[in-house]
Amino acid sequence: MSEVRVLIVEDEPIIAEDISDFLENIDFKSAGIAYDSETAFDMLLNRNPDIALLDITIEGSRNGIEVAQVIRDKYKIPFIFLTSHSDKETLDQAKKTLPYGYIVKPFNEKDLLSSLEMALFRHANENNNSIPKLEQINKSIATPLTEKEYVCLSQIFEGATNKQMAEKQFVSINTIKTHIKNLFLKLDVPNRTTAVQKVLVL
Amino acid sequence: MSEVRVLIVEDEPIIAEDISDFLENIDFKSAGIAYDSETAFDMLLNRNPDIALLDITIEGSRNGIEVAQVIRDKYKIPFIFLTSHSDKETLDQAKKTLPYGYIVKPFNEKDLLSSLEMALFRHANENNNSIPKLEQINKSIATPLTEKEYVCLSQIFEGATNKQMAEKQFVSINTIKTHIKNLFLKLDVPNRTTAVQKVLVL
DNA sequence: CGTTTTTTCATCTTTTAGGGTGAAATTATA
DNA sequence: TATAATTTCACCCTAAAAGATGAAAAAACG
Repeated sequence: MSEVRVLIVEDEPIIAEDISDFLENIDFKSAGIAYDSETAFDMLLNRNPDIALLDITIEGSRNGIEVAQVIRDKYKIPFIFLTSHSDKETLDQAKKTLPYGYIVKPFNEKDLLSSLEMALFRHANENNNSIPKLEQINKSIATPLTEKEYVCLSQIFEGATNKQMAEKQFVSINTIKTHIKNLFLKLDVPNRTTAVQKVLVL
Repeated sequence: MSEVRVLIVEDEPIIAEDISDFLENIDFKSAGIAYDSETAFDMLLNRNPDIALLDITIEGSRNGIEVAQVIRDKYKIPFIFLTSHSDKETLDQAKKTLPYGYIVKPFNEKDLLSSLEMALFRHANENNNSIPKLEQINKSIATPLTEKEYVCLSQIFEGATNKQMAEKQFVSINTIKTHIKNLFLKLDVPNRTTAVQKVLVL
């Protein structure tokens, strides 16, 4: 059974530990606790979390919001804000990051659980017909895909022909064919249909 | 075909036995009958059921709902409620556990079978990406697929070439091409890659 | 700055896919 | 038993995919 990896970004150790302990009891798994945004960025890069819990105000600044923006733009995982008594301006900025949920402190375990579930549900629904993330694919294969190979795979995913891919990427069809050839080698599949199948059941 | 293990949580022995007997006749397998929630938890832990049938009211209490919550949160297998004439409040609570289905007593074998199939199908779809049943596909398209067309689609799903399909089905490649041509028309797709994509996000 | 990886492209060949048309054999069913 | 639907097959053709080989730019990296 695949456990959900939760990244906790929270500068109050007591709260962070509490959450971490609770998560271990239900079948979530802590992907790490970050007490500042630098650590958060590092953990996002290296620990492959599935969802993040973000305190809006880390160490007095609004770093939680910065982390949220990076998550939304780059890591594309759902995130939930842990809010205490923030001012209106901070909350407005937080809203603009389109979070998957808010939990107001002090919160109970039931709130936390249902927020996590709802966020994961929403995220799963939004991404149900899309290709997994490059990092996710690369975790499952021997030789990692390059950026261009991943782009080709994504377009194969949408049923594009080599010609269409060449046009969209502004390169020759020969280039596309090379990428696809290497892609098939790395995925160890004979054709695009099985490539789609393989990546979908990753 | 791998047999599906069904856990029955039902405090009326007559009904429980009836269900158990019926399941043995179709290709399901009883993973045990629990007459109370304690036994249910024990069986969930030790008998690895694939799906559960839950009477909402076990021994006058609402233990069926508690069992459902644990299944959803911990065991993540699909479950179906067996309801009799429960009050609104109980039903509301049951709904909150997001069950995969309800069967209202008295129910016939056909209802039970179709509920089980539907629940297993939904769960399979949520967790991996195998090809849906023919009936499920036909509910979503204008002109229903024929048996042979569905067989071809299934093999396309596994990445087979027309040649391989012809060999497996002991027919000429021309026949396969005809089936696929009609398949594409009915699914309204231009090629096999998009066919896979379309059926997957049905 | 040199080395490695990635990205780019070409040319050639074989296989597979897909579209069009027609039609016979089989099966279901009214 | 007519009638309809399904399954079977044979041609035709063009487009697309895939495999093999080689190699030059471009970017990343130490």
